[in-house]
Amino acid sequence: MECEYAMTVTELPKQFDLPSLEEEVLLFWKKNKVYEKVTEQLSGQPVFRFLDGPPYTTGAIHLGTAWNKILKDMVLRFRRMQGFRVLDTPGFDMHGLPIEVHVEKALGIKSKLDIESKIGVDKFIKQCQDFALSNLDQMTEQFKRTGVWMNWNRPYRTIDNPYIEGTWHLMKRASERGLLYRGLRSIDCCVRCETAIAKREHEYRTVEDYSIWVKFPIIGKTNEYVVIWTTTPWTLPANMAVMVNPEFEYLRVKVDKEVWILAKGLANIILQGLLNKQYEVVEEVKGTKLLGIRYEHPLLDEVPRQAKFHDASEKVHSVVLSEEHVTLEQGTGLVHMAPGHGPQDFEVGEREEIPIFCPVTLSGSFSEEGGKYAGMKVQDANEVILQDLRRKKLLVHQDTIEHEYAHCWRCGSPLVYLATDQWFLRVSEIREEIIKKNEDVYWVPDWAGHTWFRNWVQNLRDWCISRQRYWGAPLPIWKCEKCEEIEVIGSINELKKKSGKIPENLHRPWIDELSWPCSKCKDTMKRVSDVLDVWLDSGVAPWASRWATYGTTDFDNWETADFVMEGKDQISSWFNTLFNSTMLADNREPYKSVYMHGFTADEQGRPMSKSKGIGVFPEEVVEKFGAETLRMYCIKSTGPGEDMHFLWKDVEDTRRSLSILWNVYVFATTFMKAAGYDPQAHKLKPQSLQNEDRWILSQLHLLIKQVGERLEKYELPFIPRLMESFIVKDLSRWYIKLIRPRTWVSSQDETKTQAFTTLYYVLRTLLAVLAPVLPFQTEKMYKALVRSAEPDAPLSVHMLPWPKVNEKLIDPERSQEMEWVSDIVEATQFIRQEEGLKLRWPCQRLVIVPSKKEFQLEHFSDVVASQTNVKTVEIQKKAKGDLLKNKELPFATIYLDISETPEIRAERLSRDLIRQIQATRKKQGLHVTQRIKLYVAAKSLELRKAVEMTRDSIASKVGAITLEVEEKIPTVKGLAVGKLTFANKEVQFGFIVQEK
RNA sequence: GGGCCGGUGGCCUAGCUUGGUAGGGCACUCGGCUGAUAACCGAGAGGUCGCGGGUUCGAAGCCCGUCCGGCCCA
Repeated sequence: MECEYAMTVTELPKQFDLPSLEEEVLLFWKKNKVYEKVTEQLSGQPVFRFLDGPPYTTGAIHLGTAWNKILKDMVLRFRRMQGFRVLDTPGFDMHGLPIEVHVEKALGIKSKLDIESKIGVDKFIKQCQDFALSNLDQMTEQFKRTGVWMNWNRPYRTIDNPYIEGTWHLMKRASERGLLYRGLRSIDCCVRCETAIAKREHEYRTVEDYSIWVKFPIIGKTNEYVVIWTTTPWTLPANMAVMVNPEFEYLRVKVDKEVWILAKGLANIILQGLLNKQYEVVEEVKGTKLLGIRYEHPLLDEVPRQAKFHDASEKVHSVVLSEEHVTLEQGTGLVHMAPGHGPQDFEVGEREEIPIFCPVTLSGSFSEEGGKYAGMKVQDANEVILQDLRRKKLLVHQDTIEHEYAHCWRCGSPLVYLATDQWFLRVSEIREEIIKKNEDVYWVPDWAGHTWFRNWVQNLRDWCISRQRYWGAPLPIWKCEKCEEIEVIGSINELKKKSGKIPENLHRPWIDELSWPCSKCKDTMKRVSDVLDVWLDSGVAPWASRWATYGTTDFDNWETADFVMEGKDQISSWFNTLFNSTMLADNREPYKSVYMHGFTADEQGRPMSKSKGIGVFPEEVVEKFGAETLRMYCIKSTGPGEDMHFLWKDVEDTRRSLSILWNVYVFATTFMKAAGYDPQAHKLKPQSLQNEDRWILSQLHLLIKQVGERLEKYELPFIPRLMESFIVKDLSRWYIKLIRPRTWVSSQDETKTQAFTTLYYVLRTLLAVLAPVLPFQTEKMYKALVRSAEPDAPLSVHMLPWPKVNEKLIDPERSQEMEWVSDIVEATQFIRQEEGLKLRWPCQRLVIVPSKKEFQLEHFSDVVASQTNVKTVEIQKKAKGDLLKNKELPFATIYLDISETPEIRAERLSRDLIRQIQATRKKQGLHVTQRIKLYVAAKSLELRKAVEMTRDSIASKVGAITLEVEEKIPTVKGLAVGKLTFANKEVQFGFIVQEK
């Protein structure tokens, strides 16, 4: 049956259970396709280009990931409300070693050899893909649960063919511009994973290692040696020189029958402390004097290749100078240098034109060039080498040392440094251009971009983009097996033209099968078997993601992102690889605005770490406090660029303030419904409203204004702080307190409807303001408050436009006056407390003596009266009268008249009595609308008289239809009784419910 | 070794750009309120603004140095 009554609001339930409320709202969104409708509503609108930094699909999301997406979601929701068609394609980073390692573990295999021979690359890739995809699903569900609205149906995935094509696009562009090259580089390698490991993937562990001192015989001298120290015996076969610091003093010392050369600052420690040997200083020389001394390689017989090097260059097996890499912290002051096995050695080697010799393969075994050690794993060779040195009497001393050493972050194997063939992007060439373009990028916080990122770019080196693995975008480079001719492929079409066919899946091993005749020598072009660095995957997102967003692989037409947001680790990663990629490809910057947030730290302030098991799971917070609390907490708790210090206590506090918000809406819906208030029947006319109503409107529009300003500047954490202050301070603590008497069911106040109309307007508008931060609660409240009363209102709160600021309603003078009022009320309460006068007890008058010219009380003197509970408020130049207690304020001094007349005394009693009766009513479970028959009794005649004086007021306030005042409470069946003490005398009361 | 950030009462933090009585929240003590109510409000106490210099009439803020913590790089 159609309801013909006026429309009104629906009462919200009193209990505040966020998790179940959220489930309900999620269901509502799903059933009604709300996200889809909102998106549809915005088609044809101006675009807001957001680019999502893809999280890695290695498992469940952690708190930092949730924080990141929540912040993003808030911005996107704002932009949608502002009328932008938001590009909200989420991304997932799905290639890379961590997934390979996981699959290897699952398959119970340990090396690349196992992948190729036992499992088969095709099966291995399939497993990687399945694993990544199932993680993607899980993460998507988690993001959805936190209320993040993105286009989850069409995320960009780095493993899709068109996306891989996007990486090729960059390679082609870079190669065309001469920014791609092949080079020999000393790379940190995991010999277990058989691949280069980036610096950021290093995990330092304290390990026990060799600590050996070795002497190299100096050529042309008898029994004279340079003494070096190392922790890696296996690098000695590749020794090419010895470094000394030109600034240090060195000693030639006589030990036994030999002469040793070592640093002055370390000689005694080594000779006496370590070896317990007598020695005699023969000569003291500066480091520079040692330059050019040639020595015989200690393993010359074992590694024949070294003889050729020795003969080829004077520099080989000689002392060279290095200020930066030789210290006196440990060792001998003479540093063993193997350019094939160390980045610093490599650097000096290149500078000194010493050949880079690396007799070790990626699998960690010595190659044929390793001579005697060929075929041995480096770890196994250590002992053999030590034995050889001992036999040749070149080992001075052997010990062990505990030190930090880099390990593979996933499998934990110690890393080795090897000079290997790799592919590079010549980023160093575009460095200055990046710095220049970055100046126009808007960063929050500013220092993230214009100090930190700038400094980072300043030191940019060429980007090594090749990896000797399987699960990655294949390097689109084909090489002639014979003449080494190179071809870089930039698209699937190009590849098709060359090879005549395209595999269904562009990954290895299928892509490896494509070949064609070399254009130069007609031999076979085969793909370089490497895959690309995963950071290149995400770096090409500006265009590669277009396939997910627009279904196009037109990679030339990408647009600069309006906004990106990631954590501070991305300064050296995504923020950087994006910039590198777009500059390499098109010489353009990738983004206009960036927001950078920090890391998450636990209760103790330790950085959360999955591998160390330190951390809080977002789902745990969601279960206990709701996603809404998590959102609010995440956004407001931490300033831009700073680390979040997660504290459960603070999460709890956040929930508390959300429950205040909830209570406001419960209050409003309860009383509007009770009054049958129909918002559609009452238009808001600000001019005719009460002063307090106009004040809250002013505060509301100030809020809208400030939130809008903060948003435009991406000063995100300040936004919920503004909201909270409005909700708790202005709305709940003040405005609702003020209007409460006007809204009572029994209130006949003619301004009651005005109060509701104002409140309704404020709450309705506030819902839109809060929606981006609190999408769940606001949806539920919108349904109860707005949708029930306005059937034509949009289906969802998220379909509302962002509220327009009405500057006319913002009234700074009124705001200022209200602040004075609130100070006066506080000060009065202070006096009352001092004098033992409950606020419930009325006082005769309050005198305000202004001390500041600007002070005025034009609008709110009745507010002062009601909130201080005084009969009159007077503003005077000087306070006159007895029994005045004062307190000084910065703008005025206030005086409270604390005298007690019989009338006031009677009122005070009545107030106490009413309060007790109400409490008893409540305890009895009476509803507001139930009426009672009331009996009040006191032995004191004076008190009975006092009750009589205020009987009407008492009766109406407690809903009594009869009130009898006696000496004793009569005996009545079912009487609920209570009592109180007033002025040391007892007053009793009792009541029974009046049945209808 | 270099770069960046942070260091404010017992705890979490605002303020720092553009110097002038250090603000809020939690906890604590006392009090109040009670038709939003297993909620709420007020008052009180509590601060060498990491430390040391400098600039200034005046420094949490600006400059220099230093210590501690975090991150990144080498």
